[in-house]
Amino acid sequence: MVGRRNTVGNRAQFGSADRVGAICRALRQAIVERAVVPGDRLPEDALGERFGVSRTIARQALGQLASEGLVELRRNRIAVVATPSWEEARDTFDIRIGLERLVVARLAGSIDAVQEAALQAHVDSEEAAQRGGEPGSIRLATEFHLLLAQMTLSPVLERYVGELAYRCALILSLYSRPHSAECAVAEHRALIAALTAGDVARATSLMDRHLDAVAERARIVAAPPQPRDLLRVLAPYAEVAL
Amino acid sequence: MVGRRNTVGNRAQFGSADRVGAICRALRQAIVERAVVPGDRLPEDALGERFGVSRTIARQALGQLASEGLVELRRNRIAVVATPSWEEARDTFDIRIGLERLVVARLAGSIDAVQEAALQAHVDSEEAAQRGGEPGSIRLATEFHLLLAQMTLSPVLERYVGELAYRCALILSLYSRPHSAECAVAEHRALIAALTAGDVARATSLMDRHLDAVAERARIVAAPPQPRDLLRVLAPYAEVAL
DNA sequence: TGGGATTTGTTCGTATGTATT
DNA sequence: GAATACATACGAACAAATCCC
Repeated sequence: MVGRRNTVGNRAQFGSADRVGAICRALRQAIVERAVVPGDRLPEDALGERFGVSRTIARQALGQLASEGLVELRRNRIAVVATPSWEEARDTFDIRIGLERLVVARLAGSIDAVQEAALQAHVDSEEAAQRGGEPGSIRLATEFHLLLAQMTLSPVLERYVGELAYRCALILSLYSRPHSAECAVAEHRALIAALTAGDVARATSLMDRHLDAVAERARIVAAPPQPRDLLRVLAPYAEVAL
Repeated sequence: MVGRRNTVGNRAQFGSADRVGAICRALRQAIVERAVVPGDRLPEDALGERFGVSRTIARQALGQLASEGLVELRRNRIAVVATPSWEEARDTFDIRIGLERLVVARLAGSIDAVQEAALQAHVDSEEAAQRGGEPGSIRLATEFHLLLAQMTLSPVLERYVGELAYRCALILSLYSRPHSAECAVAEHRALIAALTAGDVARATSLMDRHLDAVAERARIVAAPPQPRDLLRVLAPYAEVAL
């Protein structure tokens, strides 16, 4: 899925054939399917062994994922799946909405029959996955947005929307309850309809509401979900302790 | 300038204290000031020697810059300063305009006195630099947009606008003539005025026109400036040769 | 065309810093 | 609180690819 090509953002990056890219894709998928969750440790050794590569390669993959905001790399410490703060989460969603508006603006009215078929087929598989299980369901819902971004033929937009979409999936796995598994199917279909009809205003509004709904799931379920920052938690007691 | 903090996009990345980041900043500046131009070679050894670091560190810096689209990394080949194609150049400018609209939308009407002073001071130094020389002038013009992005307090927006702004500077050094040195001062001042007045529509329109003007310099001066792709150039003769 | 010099790709050992008993 | 186990940071060295004469 999401076939690659080599433009600005793909990051064939270092050399390493494509082992680095393969590991990145695998980890992205593991994150979006919640096989690993924020805070999980990703030691270079373990990764290397699991994927049959040396630490060097694993390290490069971690570096790349860190640059995408999916992994946190603290000096001399084991890498962990990122745990975005509440503010970062909101920021990510906000900017994502802004960028997806650009996608919609570019796509409305310029979707041909073949593209529409591809989109419908993708939503079909979302629907199937939603019946079946859940892990794949979230991934497919995310990739629907990637598919739209690819159709803009703007490598820059594709890269940024991709980064943000994955990061949003990560955020949902942090701030929303088990299965908010994207009842997005209907919303995706409506969006496709508006896009093929060339109704920019309607498509934009649908996309806005769709993403707001997704964000809302996180926002409502878990308010500021326990940052557990002792310094902050204990601040009110500081005066008393004096 | 452009003081750092550690949020999603900064890429403290691997460990390496901040030597990697320092090299990246230096190279970005060299690129924006046209000390190095598209196509220039950046061998790992030479970089390492120049900055007093080992190849490992230089390599990480190159990887990071590649991810920002400023450097091209081809397998087993010396890294070079990126040479974006004409299509990539247009794409970069287009998306940049979209993102800077988001910046303007967030900033209009929420600029306080201190921020306005900072912006004016920055344009002052642009003005001074424009009189003096040119290299610094382009850098300052670019950093004006970074300053605006920072004021949105959106790390994501700051990162993406930064990437695109530097990439646009690179593009101008590729596709425009020697000194298009941004007569941007007046336009920047007008933008500040509209922002502090809280006139979103006017600020947006000014930003659009400003960036269009910048892009136009490249577009007019050098049409498709000789990609010199032999395969393509010779295509019409293929039939004849049979 | 060939071969030597250059440059990258990768591994691995050592040093240093972090977690844990 | 110290010592041990463990993980990362960095660089030296080797192999393979590329460049250039």
